[in-house]
Amino acid sequence: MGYLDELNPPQLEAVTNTEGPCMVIAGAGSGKTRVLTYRIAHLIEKGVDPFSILSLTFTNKAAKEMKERIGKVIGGSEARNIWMGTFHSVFARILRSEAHHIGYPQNFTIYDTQDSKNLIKSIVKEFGLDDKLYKPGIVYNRISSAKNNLISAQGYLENITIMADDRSAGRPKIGEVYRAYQTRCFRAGAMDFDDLLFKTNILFRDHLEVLYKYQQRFKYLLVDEYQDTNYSQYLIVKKLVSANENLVVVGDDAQSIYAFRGANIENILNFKKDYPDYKLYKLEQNYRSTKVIVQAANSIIKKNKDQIEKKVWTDNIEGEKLKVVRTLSDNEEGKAIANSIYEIKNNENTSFKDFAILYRTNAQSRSFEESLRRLNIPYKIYGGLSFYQRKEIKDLLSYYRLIANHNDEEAFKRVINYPKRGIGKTSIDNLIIAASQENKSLWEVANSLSQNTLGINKGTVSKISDFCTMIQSFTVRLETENAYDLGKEIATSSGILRDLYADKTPEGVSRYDNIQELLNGLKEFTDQDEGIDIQPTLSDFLIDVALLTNADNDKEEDLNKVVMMTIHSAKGLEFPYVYIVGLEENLFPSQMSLTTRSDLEEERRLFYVALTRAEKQATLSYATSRYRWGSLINCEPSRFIDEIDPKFLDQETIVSPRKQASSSERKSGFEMKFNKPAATLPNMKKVSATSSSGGGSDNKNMVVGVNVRHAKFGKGKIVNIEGAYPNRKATVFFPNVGQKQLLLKFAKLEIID
DNA sequence: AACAACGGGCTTTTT
DNA sequence: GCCCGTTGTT
Repeated sequence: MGYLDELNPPQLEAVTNTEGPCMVIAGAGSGKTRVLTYRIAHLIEKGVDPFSILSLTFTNKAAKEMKERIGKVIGGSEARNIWMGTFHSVFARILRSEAHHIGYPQNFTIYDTQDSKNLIKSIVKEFGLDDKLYKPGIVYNRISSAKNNLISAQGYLENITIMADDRSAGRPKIGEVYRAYQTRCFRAGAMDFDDLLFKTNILFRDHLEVLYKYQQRFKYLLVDEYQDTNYSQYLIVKKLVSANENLVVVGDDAQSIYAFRGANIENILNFKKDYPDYKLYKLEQNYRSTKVIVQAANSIIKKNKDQIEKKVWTDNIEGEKLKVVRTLSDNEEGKAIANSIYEIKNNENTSFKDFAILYRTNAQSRSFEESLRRLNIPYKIYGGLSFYQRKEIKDLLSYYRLIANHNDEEAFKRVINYPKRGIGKTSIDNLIIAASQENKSLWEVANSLSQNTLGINKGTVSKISDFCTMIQSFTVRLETENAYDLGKEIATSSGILRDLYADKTPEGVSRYDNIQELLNGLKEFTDQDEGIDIQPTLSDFLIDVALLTNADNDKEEDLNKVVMMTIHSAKGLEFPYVYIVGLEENLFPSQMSLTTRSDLEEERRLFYVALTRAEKQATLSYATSRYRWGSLINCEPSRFIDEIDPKFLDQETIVSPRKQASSSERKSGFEMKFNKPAATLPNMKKVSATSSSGGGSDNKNMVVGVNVRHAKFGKGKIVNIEGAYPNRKATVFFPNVGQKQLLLKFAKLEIID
């Protein structure tokens, strides 16, 4: 067991104490994955059957990588049999084989967020509710957080607090929409993401024999990223381990960044209540980053009140200080970062994959894309619209879904007239009305049209009937035929391939290619388990695909590129050079988070996660103006820059050229470097006391005509004041930079006589 | 029933 | 600035 020599004392403890409940609090970069993989390897070395180990991870990618690493320690064939995956994918599989217990078809559909929102939208319409008020996204979030707390539609309607909240928000009918939504999902044989966990809970609650079966099977349970689990997940875990309590949870409260989708930090804090004789291990030595990065990150996170005490430290070298880059616009920010990457790449022995640009929102990628392309730097954007959410892909998958599950309403609506087969909106509307009157699925209505044509004209009736016949003919072959062969034939017979092939615009060609790529993926999926007697079917593929994210399929040509992604998707990754960009108030921290302390603390943890991705060097950047919703707005540097202990910040700041150069700057994209005088450093504490208190420079003396000084813009004169406290806004003319609009509560203006 | 033109809303973050 | 959905036109 030579692998045990590679562990430090607390890691070793966490790996070898395999029996009973245990919690590992693992600081950023402290070898958490190593502990998990070695613990599993150790279990198997000790003779535990891989079949009885269940390991729950946060992403499919993490599961895949961990499996590979375990394979390297103990040999691949044993590692294959471990159940490892996300909560969603593991319990989707279990639900598939147990679906009959809770009245669902085995081939139930998994609705993605888009499907769910579409369904909510039609229900809101049918109820005659105001769709400005009942926006699908808002309703979806309400339903989602109810489900994550195991509140059913009935429970929702009976919950006084929730109903009062909805009423005061002017949306008293959400509970009714929730109930209709559940009914419709059930009728369609569909579960949304949250249902996969919710229904698992129902299954385990109402069918103890099923619960016992899985308790027997999974003798050892491991949960990664425990800080990001919600109540629903917590309860599944608790039920599963109650027989033998061989549970290890690994997490870091400082990296909890998913409270917005129901993650419950209490799960970590309450662990000792559920398992009083648990063992606790703290991994505090960071192996990833320089001292500067570790200590700078510590200096930020200590501003949070809610946290478990720990002391992350490192033996690594001191390292370079954090660079701060200020630019005049989002485009300049793109150029500055691209130039910096270009320079480092030329001067140091690095490759493109050593650089990551991390941002708060996906929409920020554009300016970096343009600048990197101009310098011929290869890059890859993660996130945004996932491959599986593209229109053409969803269209083809909808055929697969409908073939596997005729009642899938969203899939039906999507493909009944795609490609165009002359079934128009009025006919479809008639089907929908009939379905809701007779409490049937769209398929059931469409498939029995010959008896009652609902006023649809004869030609259209026969077209609908042809469509049903085609779907039916594929269904028959679903369980017997090779998934790839069948899938390819569907793409052809449905007319999708022909339709896309006919489109010779660049977008059309790319859509055609995407379909081919999906088919390649299907081929790979079909061949993966060759030699094993169970042949994967198209419905198996659907489950996989529904829960796959774009981060899960890296292609070889993407391996050496600069990486761009949101901080959320960067969790668990590491890069030698990290650029955290768009560090501006209202962007990062997001303006949605500014109302409550706990939301702001989550943003701060997000910043902590971002910074701790860096191994060698971290660069922070912000722009003083950027385009948002199509118009130019002024931005203030993020409070998070101020919060870093200034001794970790580089005095040198890169600034883009001033506005006057705008005609020539487009071509050259040059940057100037200079040493900023200390008095105007963004991290100066002297004038920044306002950032958290909110009182700030918003005082009565700020009136038109007063001369002021701004930390970045220098001297200026107030030319206008508008708005009411606390959102009073000043228009200030700065001789050096021109006219600026500033919110007084953020601007830190200083009056000069 | 199919297509082109216009307008509104949007930005958190993801399984 | 962009994407989506709705409206109006043939």
